[in-house]
Amino acid sequence: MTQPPDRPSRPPAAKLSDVARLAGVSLATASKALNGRSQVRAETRRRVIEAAERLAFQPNPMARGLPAGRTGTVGLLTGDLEGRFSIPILMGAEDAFGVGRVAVFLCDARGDALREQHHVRALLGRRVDGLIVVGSRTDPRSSLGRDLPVPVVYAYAPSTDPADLSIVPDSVGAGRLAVEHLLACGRSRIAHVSGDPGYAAARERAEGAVAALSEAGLPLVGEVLFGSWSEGWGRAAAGMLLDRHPALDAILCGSDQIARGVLETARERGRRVPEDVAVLGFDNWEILTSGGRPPLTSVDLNLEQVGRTAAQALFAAFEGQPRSGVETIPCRLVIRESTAPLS
Amino acid sequence: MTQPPDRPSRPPAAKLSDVARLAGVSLATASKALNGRSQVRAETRRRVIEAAERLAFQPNPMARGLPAGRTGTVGLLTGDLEGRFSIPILMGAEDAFGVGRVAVFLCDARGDALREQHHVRALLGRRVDGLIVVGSRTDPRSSLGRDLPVPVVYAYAPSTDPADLSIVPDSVGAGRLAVEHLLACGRSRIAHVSGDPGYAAARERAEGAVAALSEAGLPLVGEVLFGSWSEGWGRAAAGMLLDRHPALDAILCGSDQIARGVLETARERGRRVPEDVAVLGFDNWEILTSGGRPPLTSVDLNLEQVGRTAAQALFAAFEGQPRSGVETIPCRLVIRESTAPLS
DNA sequence: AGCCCAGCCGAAAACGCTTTCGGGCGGAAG
DNA sequence: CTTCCGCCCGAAAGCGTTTTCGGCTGGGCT
Repeated sequence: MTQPPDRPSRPPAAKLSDVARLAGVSLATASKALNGRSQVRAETRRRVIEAAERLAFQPNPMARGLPAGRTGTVGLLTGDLEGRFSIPILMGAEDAFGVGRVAVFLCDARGDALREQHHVRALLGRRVDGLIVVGSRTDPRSSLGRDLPVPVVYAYAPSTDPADLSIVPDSVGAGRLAVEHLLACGRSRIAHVSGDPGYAAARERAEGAVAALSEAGLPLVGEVLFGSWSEGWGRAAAGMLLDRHPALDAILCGSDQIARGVLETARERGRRVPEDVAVLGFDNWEILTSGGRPPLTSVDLNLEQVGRTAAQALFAAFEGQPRSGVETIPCRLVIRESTAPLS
Repeated sequence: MTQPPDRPSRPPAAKLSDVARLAGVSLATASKALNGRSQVRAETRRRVIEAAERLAFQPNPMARGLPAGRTGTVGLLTGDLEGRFSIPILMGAEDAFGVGRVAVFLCDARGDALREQHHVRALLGRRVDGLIVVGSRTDPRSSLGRDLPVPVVYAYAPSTDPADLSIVPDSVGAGRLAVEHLLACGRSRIAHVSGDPGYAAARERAEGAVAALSEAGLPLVGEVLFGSWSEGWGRAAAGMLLDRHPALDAILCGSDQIARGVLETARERGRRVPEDVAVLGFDNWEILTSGGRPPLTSVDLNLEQVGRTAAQALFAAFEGQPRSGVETIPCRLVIRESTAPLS
C-alpha cells in the first residue's frame, strides 16, 4: 500500500471560504458577488472577485450543483461514432454550449437499443440537464419517451413522436439544390444514381431532385437508380447509364462514394468531366471529394449547424421554452471541379 | 414566464432517505448496505437493496462526490475530432471504462494550444478524476505539465516529457509488419511511397520497412518517396516508379489515400494488382480500402486497443500504480485483395 | 448471575456551495 | 431628535450522500 511517490502534494484547491476570508466578507456575500447577484455593493464585489482571482478559485461543481439541482452537464447519445455523421454534429453542439458553461458526456450506443437504454439510465443517474440523441441515418427512430425528467433533442435522425423536437438536414431541399445547380450549369439531361432505397436520405434526395426537374419542365433521364452506398455500385450504374443514355450531360449521385465510382467509370469511358458530363455528390466528405479526378462538387449537409441548433434548442428548453416537431436545416452546395457551366 | 405546459411533473427521483424509510433502517445503514460495506447483516442488506430497486433509486453523483472528493468522471481532450484517429481511440476508452462506472467528458481543442489550456482548466474545475489526451498525429507533443492534480495519459501522440505516460501505436513495427507480409508473398522488389516527411508516422513506418528489408538482405527499390498524404501524390509517385523501375513487384504506401492513388495509376498503366504488383496501405480506413480496385490490404493501427490501454492505465493510476514512459501497441495486418502470393 | 466482546445499527458531522431571512447602518423625512 | 426606509451584509438552513463513532443487543465465558 505505498503512496504514489513524489507527486508533490499541491495545496488543495481554494474553496469559497478561502476567498471570503481573503476578501474580508462572509461566505454568503462572496457567493453573491461571484454569481452576479444584485445585493452586493460594487466595491465589495470587486474585492471578492480580486480575491478569487488571486486564489485561482474555481467553484466545485458538485457542491454548486447540489442546492441548485442542476449539473451544467448534457449527455450526447450517438448511434455510430465511427460513422461520418455524428462527429460534425457533436462538434457543433460542443461549441454551441461553450467551454466551461456546459460539459458534454459522450456515449455511443453502437446502434444497440439495449445499450442505449443503459446509457440513458447512466446519464440520468448522473443528473444531466438534457440529452441530445444523434442518429446514424436520417430515418425516423423511436422516441426515448415523453416522461424523461430532462429535455431531449433529436439530431439528424428525427423522433417518430411529433411531441419531441428533432433537428434534421433538409434532404428534399438538398436534392433540389443539387438539381438547380446542374440546371444553372446548363445541363438538361440529368440522371440520378442513389444508394440503398431503404434509407430515407436516398428517397428524399431523389424526391427533391425530381421535383426541381419537373418544375423546370424537364424529365429525369431514366429512372432513379437505387442501389447501395458504394463506389462499386457507382461504377456499375454509371456504366449502365452511359450505355443506355449516351447523350446525358449530368449524373447526380446519392453520395460521394457513389460519385467517386461514377467519376471513375466516366473517365474510363473517355467522357470528360465536367465538359461532357457533370458529376455531383452528397455529404461533402472531404477525403472523397478532394481525391477525385476531378475534385468533386458536393452538397454539404451543414451538420455542424444541425449540432449547434440542437444545442440551442436544448438551452431554450432549459429556459422553459421547449419546442417540438421537426425542424430542418438547409444544405449548402460546395462547388469543385466536377461541375461547370456547359461551354 | 409561463411554466412549460403539460410535462406531467413526475415524482422527484428517490433519495437515499426514501430507501431507508421503506426498508425501515437509518440513512447510514442504507448507505452501507448499498455500498457493500461490511458492517451490515446480510438480511438487512437484502431488505435495503430490495427497497432501492423498488424505488429505482440512483444515488445523486453530486452528493456522493462531495464527501468522497471523486467524481467518477474523466476528461478526453482530443486534437482533431474530424480526423480519423481520435474516434476509435475514444471508443476504446469509452468501453474500457464501462457504462455507469465512469463517464467521459469530451473536449476538442481543434489543435489550438490556447483552447487546450482553456479546456484543461474547465475539466479540472469539474473535478475530473483523470485526463486522456489524444493527439492528431504521432509526433510528440508538449506535456500538460507535471503538477496537475490528476493523472494524465497521452494517447496516439506521446508527450515529450518521459515522466508522463504515453500509449502509441508501434509505427516502426507497422512498417516491419507490412514488409514481412510482402516478403511472405514472395515479393522482392519493393518500393515505398509515403506522405509528408514532417510526420513521425511517415518516417517511422519507412524506418521499420527498410529495417525489415535489410534483415532479409534486400534493398528498397529506389529511395523512399516522401510527399503528401493525398491520392494525387500516390498517382504521381506511382507513375514515376513504374517508369523508372518497371520490374518492381510491390509498392508499400504510407497511407490508404496514397495507396488509392497508386492503385489507380497501376491500373491505368495496365499493371494487374496483385498479380503483377502488390499494393499495401496503412490506417485501414474502411471507406478507402473497400472501394479500391481491388480492395486494399492495409495495416490497422489498433487504435481501439490504444484507447483501451490508455483507459486501463488511468485506472491503474487511480489505484496508486502510475506508470510512465512510452508504451507501444502492436499493429495488425488486414489482408484484402491487393496483396497475394506470387503465383 | 455478572462481564466482556463482537456484531449491528443509528445519530450526527462533514463535504462546499446557494439562498433565505433578519438585522445593522446610514441618510432623508417629519 | 426621532422615525422610517433601503441598502448591504452575515448567520444559518439546506442540498443528498458518506463516514465516524458511540451505543445497544445478545451470546459465550467465568
